[in-house]
Amino acid sequence: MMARIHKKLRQEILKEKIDSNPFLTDGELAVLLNVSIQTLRLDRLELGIPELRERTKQMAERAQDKLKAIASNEIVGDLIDLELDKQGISILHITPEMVFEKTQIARGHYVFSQANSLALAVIDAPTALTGVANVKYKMPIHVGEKLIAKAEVIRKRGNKSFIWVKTRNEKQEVFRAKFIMVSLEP
Amino acid sequence: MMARIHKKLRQEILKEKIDSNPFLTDGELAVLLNVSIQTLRLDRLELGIPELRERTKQMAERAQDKLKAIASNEIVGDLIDLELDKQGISILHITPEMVFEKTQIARGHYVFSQANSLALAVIDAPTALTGVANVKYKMPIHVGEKLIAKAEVIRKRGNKSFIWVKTRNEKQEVFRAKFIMVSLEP
DNA sequence: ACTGGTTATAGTAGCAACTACTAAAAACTA
DNA sequence: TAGTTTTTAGTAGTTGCTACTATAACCAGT
Repeated sequence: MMARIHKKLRQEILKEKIDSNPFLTDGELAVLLNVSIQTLRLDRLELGIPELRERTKQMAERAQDKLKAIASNEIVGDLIDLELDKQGISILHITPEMVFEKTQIARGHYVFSQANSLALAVIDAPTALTGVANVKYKMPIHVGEKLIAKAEVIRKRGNKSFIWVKTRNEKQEVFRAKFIMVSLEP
Repeated sequence: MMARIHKKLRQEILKEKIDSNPFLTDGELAVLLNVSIQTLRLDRLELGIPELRERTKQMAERAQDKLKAIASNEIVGDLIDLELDKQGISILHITPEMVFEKTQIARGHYVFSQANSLALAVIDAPTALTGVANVKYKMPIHVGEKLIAKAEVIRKRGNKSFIWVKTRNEKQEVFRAKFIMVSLEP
């Protein structure tokens, strides 16, 4: 008989295998771990790992949701109030994907994106673009914080709109931006 | 007998149904379309639509790849040259996800993100953050363009770095940014 | 050395969601 | 009315399982 490794260790390896390639059948896994298919299924049962088809389905569903969430980034943040050509408010929740791993501080471009998207949303032009942006980051923003961005249209002149955006977390102002948006319409 | 719709039309509907919910079995689809399961399978065969399990698997695989691509967004754009504390160059390819559907013009925050990420990469500080950014969009950027961003460290003073980023497509300068990056280190 | 408990393997029945195939009924069409 | 297309019925076989029963192997303690 081959040297048999302990159940516990084997189950650890099983977890890793499935993690690195979730598309392996019980049969394939059994060969990899050098056990019978029954043993393998027992292991899977004990670890609460669903069968291949169920795993595949879960992956498909979850990934779809995630992609949908990302695709809905038309406006970064949730628009919760909007008066066209006047003002608008959006909320952005800082998730772990948005921060630097080391410091857990938000990458600047997410905060910018929220403000920029909001600035674009408040002006009532189908073909507007950002022309100029002056931004200031006042405080580091941490994971878990909820950022509330408030945009105000200050002035309109020809095809240009001047917009201020102020972003705060629960406590204070953390970011500030001034945009000049340009409408390209004929 | 129930009013039977034409094969062609039915197959169109079938496509739509599967598109809107790929997790329907042949049995469920047959009921929805009011035909026998054999007919439904014939239709699926003619349309080259794989069975539920195969569809699920394909979705899982593709979505996984897509998510992986998105997760590697640590630096937006590909860093192709870097001299710490001096200069750096990155390239960003404008994909259909990055543009406004209507105009096919790039959303401003992607261009900003490329420049901002690059500015961060060139300064040799593990805990640097964006302090101030002044940016100017000079030309509309279209889908398919390759943006080459070039960052230069202009000055360092205390924990502050002053960085210029100029972004051009194949023909001309399309974007320009001035960043003040702040290092938080003790 | 024997007993008991854990661990591993073998094997059967059954299921879902199919493919692949044959055959016949129904509907439409020239 | 004959011929063709479309639809339905039914059978056999496949994959990747679950659920269950039964037996074998191993390991440890007394």
